[in-house]
Amino acid sequence: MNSQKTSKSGSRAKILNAAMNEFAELGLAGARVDRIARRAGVNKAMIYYHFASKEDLYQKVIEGEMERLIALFQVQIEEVRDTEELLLALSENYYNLLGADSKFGPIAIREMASGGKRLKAAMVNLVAKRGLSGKLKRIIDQGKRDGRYRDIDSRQALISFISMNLFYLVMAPVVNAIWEIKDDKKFRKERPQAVVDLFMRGLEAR
Amino acid sequence: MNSQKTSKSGSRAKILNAAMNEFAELGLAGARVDRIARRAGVNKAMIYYHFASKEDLYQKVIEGEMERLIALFQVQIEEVRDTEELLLALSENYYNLLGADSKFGPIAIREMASGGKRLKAAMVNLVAKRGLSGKLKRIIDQGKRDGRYRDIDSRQALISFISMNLFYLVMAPVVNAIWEIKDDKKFRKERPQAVVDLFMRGLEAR
DNA sequence: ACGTATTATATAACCGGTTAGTTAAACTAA
DNA sequence: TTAGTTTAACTAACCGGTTATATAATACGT
Repeated sequence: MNSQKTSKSGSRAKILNAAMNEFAELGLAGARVDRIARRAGVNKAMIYYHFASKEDLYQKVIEGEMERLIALFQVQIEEVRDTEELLLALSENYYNLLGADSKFGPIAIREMASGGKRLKAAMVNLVAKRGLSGKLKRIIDQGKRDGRYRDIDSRQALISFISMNLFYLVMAPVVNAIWEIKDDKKFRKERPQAVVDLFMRGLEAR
Repeated sequence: MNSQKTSKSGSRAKILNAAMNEFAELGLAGARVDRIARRAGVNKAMIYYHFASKEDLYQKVIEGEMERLIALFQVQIEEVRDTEELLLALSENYYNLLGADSKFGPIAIREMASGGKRLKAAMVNLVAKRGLSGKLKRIIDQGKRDGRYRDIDSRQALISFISMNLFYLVMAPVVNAIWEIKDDKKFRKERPQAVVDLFMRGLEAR
């Protein structure tokens, strides 16, 4: 399916990279094609040589990054191990892959604000069909059957877990200001453990 | 401070309302002043009569809605009652005020993606200085001292609580697709209880 | 009450910079 | 040659903001 990923001088890759930065900073509507060209060190016409339109370029950026991230999570999730350890590894992955200087974070967030159609399409293909989402759910359901976990809706629980991980990444600036979190580096580093801790305790039967 | 909120024919209010819809759907960069005017049923120059610029209009929309929402939450949070009951009421408020057809949700999300400077400024004034954020933290800290709650970082816990409530509102379309949630109305209605349940259990000492 | 000045509200037409997208010609390596 | 790349110059539409002008409401001196 994906054919021409490399042009002779790598201009396509340079464009994709510059575009990701531009879209991350300014969104689809705020991004300027001329500026993407300048950032890529490429003539603007090159963008229309490699991509059909600004919108097309935008979609290609999303697809590419999504594929990359999901592949990374898949590696994590497929290693069999203790549940708590797995959750902690996933939680830390969220922060490593989407925190701070991630370019994809802002893009994904804006997509959500616009209804999330593009992300949804990519997600359903990449996540659901690879069984990524199911695997976590099965772990929780198994724990329920074993009597280790309470009888809760495992989808609600899973969404709570993902929420706790991702939301702070998004809200960090506001949250830090409100609760006067000065050393957010430390706070961020402690967060995966805090999340897994609260989650596991909330899940477990007494 | 707030003077001229009503023009005789209400054109200012009509503009603010139309602008909120436009900004919610398309963001600041994607919004078109001409279209806001058309949606408000008003001549474009009227927008520049009431507001200094598109950017100024955007800020006024945010400030107005923020004030409204925070006032509503303050009423909730100041009623003294059982902690679990309070959390449940807050959780339900999130869904009522920011779910589904809320226009402010998408605006706030996009703000976050752009660094959150505008929201941060408004938040710090409206939330922190009214002591809203502190009140919840104090409740948890008190519980810790009483030995009812575990010795956890109350800020981490609070952020987790807010995360669980707000994130699904944002991610609903994608999440529903991945976990094949067909009746998201029901799922959404059950969410506050699921969130409070997981949170309280995760908090409590054994 | 009355005429008039002042202010608030409203509109149509316009302006100039910006922006996505195009074109035609040129370069380059096999 | 020739197919894939690259460029400068171009264009048509768009868009935030302005201007000139008109009308309705209010204030005010008499």
